[in-house]
Amino acid sequence: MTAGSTDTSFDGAQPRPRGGRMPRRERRAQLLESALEVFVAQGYHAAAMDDIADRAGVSKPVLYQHFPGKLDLYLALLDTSCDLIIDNCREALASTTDNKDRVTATMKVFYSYVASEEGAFRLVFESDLTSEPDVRERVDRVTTECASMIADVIRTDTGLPDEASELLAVSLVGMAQVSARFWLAGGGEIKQDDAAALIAGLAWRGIRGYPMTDDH
Amino acid sequence: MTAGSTDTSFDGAQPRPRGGRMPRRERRAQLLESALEVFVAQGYHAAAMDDIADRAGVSKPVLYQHFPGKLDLYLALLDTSCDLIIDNCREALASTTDNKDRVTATMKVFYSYVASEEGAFRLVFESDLTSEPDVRERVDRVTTECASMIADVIRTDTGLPDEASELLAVSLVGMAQVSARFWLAGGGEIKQDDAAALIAGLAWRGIRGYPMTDDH
DNA sequence: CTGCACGCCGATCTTGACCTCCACGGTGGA
DNA sequence: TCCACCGTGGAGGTCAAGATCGGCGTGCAG
Repeated sequence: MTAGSTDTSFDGAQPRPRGGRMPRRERRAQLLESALEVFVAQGYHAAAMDDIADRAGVSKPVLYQHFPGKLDLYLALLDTSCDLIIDNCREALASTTDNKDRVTATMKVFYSYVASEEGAFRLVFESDLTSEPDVRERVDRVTTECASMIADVIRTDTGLPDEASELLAVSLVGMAQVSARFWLAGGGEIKQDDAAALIAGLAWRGIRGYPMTDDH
Repeated sequence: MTAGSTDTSFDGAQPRPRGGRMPRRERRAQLLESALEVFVAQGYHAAAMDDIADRAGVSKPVLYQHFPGKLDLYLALLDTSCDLIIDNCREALASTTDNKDRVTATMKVFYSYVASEEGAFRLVFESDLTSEPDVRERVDRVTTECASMIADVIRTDTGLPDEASELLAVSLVGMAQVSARFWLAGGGEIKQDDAAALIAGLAWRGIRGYPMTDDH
């Protein structure tokens, strides 16, 4: 039992060369990148600060010279990821005025986000720190904000009550989230754009038939 | 700072009277019930074995005389909850041959499950132990199994390829999961049956338009 | 050449949670 | 009424992981 990190039978990522020193700003960026990789691969609890430090090729004190604690580090990454998907969703909704295209564009955005190399979406959709209120608030905010923006469109174009519009919008977001995650886990039997288009079709067929649809 | 249990500013559940002894089978059931309450309220990591024992009105050794460890206890509860929703889903799908009714019945089942007093759905949909493979496997299995049963219906009635059917089915499951959770968090502004019916309508409108629908 | 500042590392402390050992009290039989 | 028995309870061990302190090497100003 030497200094070997937790033998999780994973350890697919060997540490960096542990070479020389580095400007402070650059080191911080590298630490963030390493932390993201470790958190994504192992989750919050299973990820040890030692793992992150090793992954970055530095020792633990250096990590604590850049971030006050584990939670702060996690929240920094989580905020980045949450802001990214919310902004992308907003842009997709604003990219057109045709609702069918809106659905398609938004669905594509979700699939792109989930398929992005870094896997940052796991921090949001598969977080294992939901008992922490700070985390819970941010995770919920992703679904809530996205749904709220979608609900505005639904309410405007259908005249449905607020609560119903919100619930429908949350359903569409849930459809995107869950299907995209399982599409990714499935191993790419369907091309990303085809999958997004398929689910966008499902969503659009579902939502278009509601009262006062004057889209054409 | 005496022996007070973790001051989580929660502690909404006072322990049981700590009274006399009890038949073994009954004690076990009570321990499971107490453990479920604590896990649901605090999550796996934040829940301490002391909390569960206190909640049941017994001391820690008794808890260990009934369950080998914390993880086993959690998995027992998780299995019960997973089996329940999968079985309910299967029954709902088999309850009729009309696909529109199938969608409605299945959606109602999801909402009933989420709305059930015990809150056991949190073990499945909001678990904070997804880094554990045993847990991950069970949680994923809920979505996968439900989706698989739904996909059979879709494939049979539409002639879509397997992968597309699975993805569509997963989308419907995700819609149900996420919308039901946020409906519950919303605080009952919409009645349960109305919410389920609304989302069932969305799902049915979405899915009914696919090729080779010979339902009438 | 020498002193200094800076970033880095090995080794350590502490906390907290899971998991067992010595005393107590109620129960059935002689 | 006395005694053996068994389940209960509080106090403690162990260990992993987050968080930290004295020393080292390098490069530069004087």
